[in-house]
Amino acid sequence: MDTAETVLASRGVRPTPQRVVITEYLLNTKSHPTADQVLEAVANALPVQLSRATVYNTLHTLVEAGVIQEVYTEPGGCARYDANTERHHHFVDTKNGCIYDIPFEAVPSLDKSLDDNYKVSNYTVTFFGEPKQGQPKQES
Amino acid sequence: MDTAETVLASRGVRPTPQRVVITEYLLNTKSHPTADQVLEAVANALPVQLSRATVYNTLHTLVEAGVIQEVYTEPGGCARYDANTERHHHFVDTKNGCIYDIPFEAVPSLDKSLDDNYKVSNYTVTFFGEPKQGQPKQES
DNA sequence: TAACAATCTTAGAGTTAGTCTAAATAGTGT
DNA sequence: ACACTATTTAGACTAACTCTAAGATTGTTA
Repeated sequence: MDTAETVLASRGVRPTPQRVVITEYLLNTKSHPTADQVLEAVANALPVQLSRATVYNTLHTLVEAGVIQEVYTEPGGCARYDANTERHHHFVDTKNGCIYDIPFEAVPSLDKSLDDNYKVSNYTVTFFGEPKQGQPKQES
Repeated sequence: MDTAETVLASRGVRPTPQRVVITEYLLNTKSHPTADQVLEAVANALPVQLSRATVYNTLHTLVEAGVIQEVYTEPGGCARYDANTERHHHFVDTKNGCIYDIPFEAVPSLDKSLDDNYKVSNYTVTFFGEPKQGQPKQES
């Protein structure tokens, strides 16, 4: 079991107290928190004030180091952060706006479909519609 | 050839001068302008001041009436508006942010790929990468 | 281990892309 | 013409960041 310190050190990120608590929080939640949610959740785990700027700095550092992923679910919405760094697509429930993660493998590969004219390095698919019965409830 | 007035009238949207010039601009560009670009492009085609609020009101009205589409290309980026309301996908040039329309048929159908768990009514694919040689230059 | 440079954090100001509000104006039906 | 609704406007407001300048902390070198 990797501690936040270990993870940070192994990626060459100096494990300051602020970075450690933020990383710990992200490694231990399955939700996709916003920057503000991270700030709120983590603020009183530190003996000092935690600044908004530090939260953003740290999140960007962690993204660059590959520890977390920045995810946009709602179009036009704010960034969410996810310690699960696997590629995935999204399904938007048009009735209520809920968003479900779709595993990357659930969708046939489109890597080659524009080969004639474009060099594709990445792509994302957003589906719209309604879940059928029995979909697992998932935090957005 | 449909004029902006005709299009608006046929969708039950009262063709005010502000709406007409905005619609004209969008029907005649292949670019995917932001709200601010619409404002800048259209402002001096009117004898009166054009307010930012009116631009947003009009864009929302046009989206609801099905005259244009709201498109989000860059994750976390701002809304862009597209008078091409045919189903299509987008390719984002990661070097310069230019956006190209990808015909719907250029991508294999994904309508059935989530059939087990979801009723999919629509989907869009956004590709990221670089165009190969000889792509037609297109405004972003 | 003292000096100093580099890195990190902070509060708060600034920016962007909108949304909201209240008042003025324009258009519609009778 | 009169009441009523729809539309537009300027500008205040908001959310989600981003930037800045100063101070704190840490690491490095002598």
